[in-house]
Amino acid sequence: MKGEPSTENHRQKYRLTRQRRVILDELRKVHTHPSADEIYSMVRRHIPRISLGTVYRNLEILSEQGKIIKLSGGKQKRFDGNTGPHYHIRCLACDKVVDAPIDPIPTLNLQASRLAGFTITGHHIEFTGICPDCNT
Amino acid sequence: MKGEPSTENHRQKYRLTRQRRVILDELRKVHTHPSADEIYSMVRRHIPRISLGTVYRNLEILSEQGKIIKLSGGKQKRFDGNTGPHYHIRCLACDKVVDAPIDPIPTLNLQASRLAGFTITGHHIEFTGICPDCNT
DNA sequence: ATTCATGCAAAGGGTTTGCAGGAAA
DNA sequence: TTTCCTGCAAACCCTTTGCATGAAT
Repeated sequence: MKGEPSTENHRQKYRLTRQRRVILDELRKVHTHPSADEIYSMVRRHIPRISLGTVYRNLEILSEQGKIIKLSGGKQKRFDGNTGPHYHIRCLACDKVVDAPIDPIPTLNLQASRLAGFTITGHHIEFTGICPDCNT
Repeated sequence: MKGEPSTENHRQKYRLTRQRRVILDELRKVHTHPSADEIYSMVRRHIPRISLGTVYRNLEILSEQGKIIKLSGGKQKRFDGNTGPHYHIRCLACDKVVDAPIDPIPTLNLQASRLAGFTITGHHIEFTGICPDCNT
């Protein structure tokens, strides 16, 4: 995961393969924040011979390109095709992730950078709770 | 077949072993949000024959008891002996975690629960950025 | 033709677990 | 004595990677 340091036009680094395109398409049409193996299943309906390694490699590349978001909450990573600013709620019982119904708070980054010494590039809020399905 | 008085105190479930006590003590005296293997090193200075498995088991129990917080950001989990409400900043370059210098926002949980259907139990904010050490 | 990506399978690495002996209560 | 805990090591599981082949440009 290295950047391109030069000022010239960077060579084309990424190709648009069928595998990469289908992975991105599938991710964009669901709102379920699937894990890599769930994406593997989804994509295999279109490309039965795709390998799990290819799925992982493409998820890495797509998130490097900023086309998807990688969520590192539980034991498996989850992925989100919605790259607009928004927050999440995670169910403590079943690990499901849904979008949180609150507006982004753009002022937070500035506040955090004030005395931290860090260069702040972003933030994410994750709520925890119990989802309707688990809330028997 | 002695009767079990249903109103009695439930049996003691957790013992205070030396290993558990030292792990908690070590975690409370640093502000570095160490990973399990870092805690393993810290604790081995006091209990050289402790095993890494014991460290993992106790970290799990302590976080179940609410005595420590488990942070699930990067590829390794990190642990925090400060259970008061506060947020974190994570360095994208070295994965270091420090406390964020902003006040907790207690109203967030209510906002999030309004139309989510979830029972919201808490939230956490993680800022991302580059720490002073990595910001050469 | 060049260079990047794929499929397959094996390796990696953090975390969990089975077991027999040990120690809190 | 009872029940929980420990150390050790193996198992687990998600993820990454090496290699030869295949495909995008």
